[in-house]
Amino acid sequence: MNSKNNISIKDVARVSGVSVATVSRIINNTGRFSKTTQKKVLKIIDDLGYEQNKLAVSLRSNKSHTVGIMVPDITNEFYSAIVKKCEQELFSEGYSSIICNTERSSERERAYAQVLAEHRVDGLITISSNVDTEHTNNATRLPAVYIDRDPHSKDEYIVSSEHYRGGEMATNFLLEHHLNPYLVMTKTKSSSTMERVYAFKDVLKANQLPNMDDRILQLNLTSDKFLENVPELDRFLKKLSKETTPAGIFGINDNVAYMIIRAAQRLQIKVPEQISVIGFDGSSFSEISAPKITTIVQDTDKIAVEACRVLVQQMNNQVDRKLPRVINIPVKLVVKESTKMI
Amino acid sequence: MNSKNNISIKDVARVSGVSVATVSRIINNTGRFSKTTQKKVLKIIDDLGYEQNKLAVSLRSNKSHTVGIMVPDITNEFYSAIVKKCEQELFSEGYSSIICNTERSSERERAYAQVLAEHRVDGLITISSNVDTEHTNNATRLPAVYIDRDPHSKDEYIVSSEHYRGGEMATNFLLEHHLNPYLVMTKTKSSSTMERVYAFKDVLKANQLPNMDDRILQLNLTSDKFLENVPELDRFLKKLSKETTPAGIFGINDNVAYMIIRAAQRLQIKVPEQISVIGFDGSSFSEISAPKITTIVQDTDKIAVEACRVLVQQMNNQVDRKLPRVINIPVKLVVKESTKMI
DNA sequence: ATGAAAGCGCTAACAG
DNA sequence: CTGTTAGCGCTTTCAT
Repeated sequence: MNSKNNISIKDVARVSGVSVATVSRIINNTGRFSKTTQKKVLKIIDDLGYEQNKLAVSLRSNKSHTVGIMVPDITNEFYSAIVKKCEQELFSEGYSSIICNTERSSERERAYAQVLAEHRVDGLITISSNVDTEHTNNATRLPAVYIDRDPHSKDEYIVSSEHYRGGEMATNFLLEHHLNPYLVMTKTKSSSTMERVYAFKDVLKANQLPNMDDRILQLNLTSDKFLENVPELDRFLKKLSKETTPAGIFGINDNVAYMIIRAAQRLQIKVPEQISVIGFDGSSFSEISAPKITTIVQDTDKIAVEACRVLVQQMNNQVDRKLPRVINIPVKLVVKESTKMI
Repeated sequence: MNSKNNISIKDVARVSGVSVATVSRIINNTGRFSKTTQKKVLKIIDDLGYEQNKLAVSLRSNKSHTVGIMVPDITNEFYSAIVKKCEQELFSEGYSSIICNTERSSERERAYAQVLAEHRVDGLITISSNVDTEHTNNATRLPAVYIDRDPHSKDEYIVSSEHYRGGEMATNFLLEHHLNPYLVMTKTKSSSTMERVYAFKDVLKANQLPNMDDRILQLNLTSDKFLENVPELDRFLKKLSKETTPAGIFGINDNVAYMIIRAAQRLQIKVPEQISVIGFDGSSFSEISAPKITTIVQDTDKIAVEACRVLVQQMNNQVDRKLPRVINIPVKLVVKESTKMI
């Protein structure tokens, strides 16, 4: 791996006794050279250890073969799974990824956008950001795709899980198993979370369940603080454990579901015997927990693959006319051990 | 964020009525222009929305302001924490990071090395790889730093946690609390793991503890399979739970420690009342687990910061003469709930 | 089938 | 203080 390799196409040409044009054609296999010279030049390239300077190629061709990936927090397993798959997909298409960890700061996001622009990235994947980019998108529009974003304008490409559908599935699952449905959530404004909540409410309404307001507990903390003990949750669980119809709690995500299970165990409430819990995401918590958590899993691989497909199409200027602006990725109910199967 | 911005320094020069050289000097603030023209040009730059083409700058200056980060698996929280911090540090030094997820495949690693070389990265951070790069390092050596790597040659820069020291700390902790020391590990060849094992053995020897071989259980699985039930481990735990001196088990990493605790709970063995467990890493498992796991935590931030410092020095050709080739980052014992404090 | 030469956007002598 | 110009490494007409 010797970079800063100072030998250029010129050197190859000189040593081979041909012109740079010929060498270039051979490197890019763009035809119009003889087998003989090809073989000769290829050998020289190998001998000299020549490595094409992509910077020059990019400058000349106005294509950097580089894409930017904006991610709120690469330390979050959901995001890192998506980033990983995107990076793989893009690499196999010949693109390198510059990953930008924004820490959910729109300031950092803007700084990164500037750098990516300067590096002349060919495209951009933005995960879970709601920074409005409209105003800056004055001139040529950069091929872009958003993952898990509120639709801001009609012509953004968005790939996202079916959060609403997942919310329905979770709630219906509880009902089908004769569990009295409740929902526990944390503080959030994210649309993906809210969709799940709306679905929960809609299903309850459709089934004419009473006391809607008592069925939703919103904790005054964010999802990453899920290891704390919350008296509010304890009271809630104690109350539910005394009901005649066994309760089924929809934890708005697996962190919350895990939190509920932990709290229940601390309170000597048996899961799923006394209380059932269903989560959302399919994160490692659903596996790590004892009992393992029944959950709605998001297909991070599919999300990544679709996002890359949409992006690559744009970068190649070959967007299918009927390619939808918003692509929804199905979610899947995976039954594990935290729900009582009545 | 309009990339593929077609307006160049030439356009700015033309509109401003000055030469490109002047514009360049102003952009780079390299002096020799008047306040008046500066103000004028800066305004035009802003009006036109000019964005410097780093590709051209890189080509011209033979410096890409880009570094490559090779990581085995960005999905692993230990690695992602390091990558995140590296990326932040490098960004603040003006470098963009191309992150390469190698999946521990030396083939992929080689492919990435090729791409990074072509992109003329200025430096390379390689995490936990043991691919030998000697033979390829024929010509100019690329500034590089390795994180958690066996020393291959004397002139590689390596940053790594004090695994041996951590192993000593864990073992001594068990002894100090009058716990009968045992160690459980998985299949591995990694040097960082082995250092911990050597430390365990050395401390036992120094304390003349008998039955060394019975004290180490090596499970026939890798650390990521830690959710499986292993009969071997169950037998081991049952035996230990019957000893007169309470056992203290050193789980070679937090995954294993978590696995031990789960198995113990399944077998109705109380942790830490009957058996104590100490882990290594300071991963989220140590927090998530109930009881929380006493563990030796690695300082991922410090590792990243030091690695970047070493790399940036190399890239600036200002390596301190007394900068050591191998930098060891201290680890810390954090006592939580999985160890009995006798 | 091959070569000469222009030019991508920029920086850095050098000249004034 | 400012302009002219060569050239970084490469691709791509246009000749031949």
